[in-house]
Amino acid sequence: MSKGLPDRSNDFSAWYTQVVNRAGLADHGPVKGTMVIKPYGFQLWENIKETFDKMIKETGHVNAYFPLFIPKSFLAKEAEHVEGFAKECAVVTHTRLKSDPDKGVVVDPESKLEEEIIVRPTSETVIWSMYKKWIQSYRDLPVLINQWANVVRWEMRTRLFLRTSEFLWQEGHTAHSTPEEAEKETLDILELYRQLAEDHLAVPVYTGLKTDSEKFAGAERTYCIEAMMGDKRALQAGTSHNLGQNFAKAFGVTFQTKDNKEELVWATSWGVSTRLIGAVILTHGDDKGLRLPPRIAPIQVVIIPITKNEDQANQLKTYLNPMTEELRSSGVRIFEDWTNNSPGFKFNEWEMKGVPLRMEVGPRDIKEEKVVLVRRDSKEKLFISKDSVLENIQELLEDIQENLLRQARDFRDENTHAVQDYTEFKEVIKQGGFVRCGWNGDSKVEAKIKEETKATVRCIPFNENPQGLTCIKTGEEAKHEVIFAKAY
RNA sequence: CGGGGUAUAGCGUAGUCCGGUUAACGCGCCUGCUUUGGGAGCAGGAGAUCGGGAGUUCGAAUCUCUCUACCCCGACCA
Repeated sequence: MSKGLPDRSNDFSAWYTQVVNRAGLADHGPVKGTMVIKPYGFQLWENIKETFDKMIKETGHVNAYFPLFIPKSFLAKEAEHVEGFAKECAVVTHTRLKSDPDKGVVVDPESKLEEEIIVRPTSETVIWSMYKKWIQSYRDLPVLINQWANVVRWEMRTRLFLRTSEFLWQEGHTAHSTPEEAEKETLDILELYRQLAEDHLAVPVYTGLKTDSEKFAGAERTYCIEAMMGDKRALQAGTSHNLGQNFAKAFGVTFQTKDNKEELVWATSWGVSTRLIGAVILTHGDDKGLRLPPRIAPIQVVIIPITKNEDQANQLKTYLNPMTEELRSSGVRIFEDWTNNSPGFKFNEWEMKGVPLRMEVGPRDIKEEKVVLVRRDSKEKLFISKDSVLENIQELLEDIQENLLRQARDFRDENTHAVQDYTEFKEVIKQGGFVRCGWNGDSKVEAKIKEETKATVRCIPFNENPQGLTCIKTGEEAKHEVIFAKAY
């Protein structure tokens, strides 16, 4: 194994793969496209999960759990939905194996199921089949349910965290009595996603509406958060869908209004997945590996003791103890690395793992009653008096969190361009980056641009201003100002 | 599904063309001693039926057939 990482600017993809591997985040599972999330990666997911779980509970949502298996017939009930997911479903056809003298085990043909079972690619259908039973009156609304679950989408080409055949996510499924309330819910959730991305993952996002060709299969409108990765490509980091009455219609979910009329229920669904971890890696990583935002980092401060012998080690422990006690009780996530590796090895190792702050303590520091703090984001080295360690660490963690967001935002803004014509458009897309420009609203034009440049409309941003803009491709008056980019 | 490729120790590879002792090397791993402020050193050690099956041969990692798995490129995608 070579010591350095592949050059980020040269081979971003190889760099990503190695960071995931060497930071100990995840590994490939035995079945193609599956992912084993290793403890360090899973702690990252748990921190993201806890953060968002708290946010949705504070806004009145509750968690529940629906089954992994869905009757095949359910998927056919919503025409667009089946169209969107049919090509990537894992299907259960049998329920038994039997031993075979030649092949070890074979599927027992006698156990063939009457109706095949689908492994959920998303849970709208099961959930709405249940909502039909649960919703009768306007008094039963709204239903604000979320679930943390795994889903399976049989993708052709996979990459750890960004696209795996099974992934973890949360999916919210809400039911409302009015279209206005459903729309508000869709947008409120999108705002929570923005906060999660920007305030916790330090990943700046554009918020906006998806075009028809990019929206969720079965939705009326899909809103999204879109981020720029370190190679200037776009990553869809979360989506929130206004499903209108489509699923209520498909599953016959109606309710009685106050004035005794029967109406179809209005629905939303929304999700973010383990892909967010991919977003963090691709946004903040550098040539030394991962850089984790302190708020979600499994370890916020790693302590590297430097000792020559056992006596010194004991002395060091005594010196460190009051500090680590104080840090722990203040909720700072610390880890002391007492392994026998050399300091240099440890520095590199923990930089790879993206720990925001490193604290070095050795004989020199004991003498001077100090510790050495080194920032992962800027490599800056600080000599801190032992009495003000907690205070300094808390401030530094805050500062690192902000700095990562600022750096990512600057990078995104520098690489978001306005262009004069289609030639320039193609040039920017080729170089990498976002293009903010006019579009006539025609999905055929969008498809043509995709064919010619591989760029797609990432979103119609909320703050669009199409006044005076012309369509980048046709020169007609622009219907929308949109963001184009090549996406993951 | 189309087109190309790979399979040798935990990982990365050499050896395969042109068959010939005990299958080699680096990293990692284990034991011991010495080390420790930017990827430590020395000594000893464990670990491989060369992807599976069949064939050719006195002899196969190496040649032939076959099966399987994985990787890369395209169409699909949170």
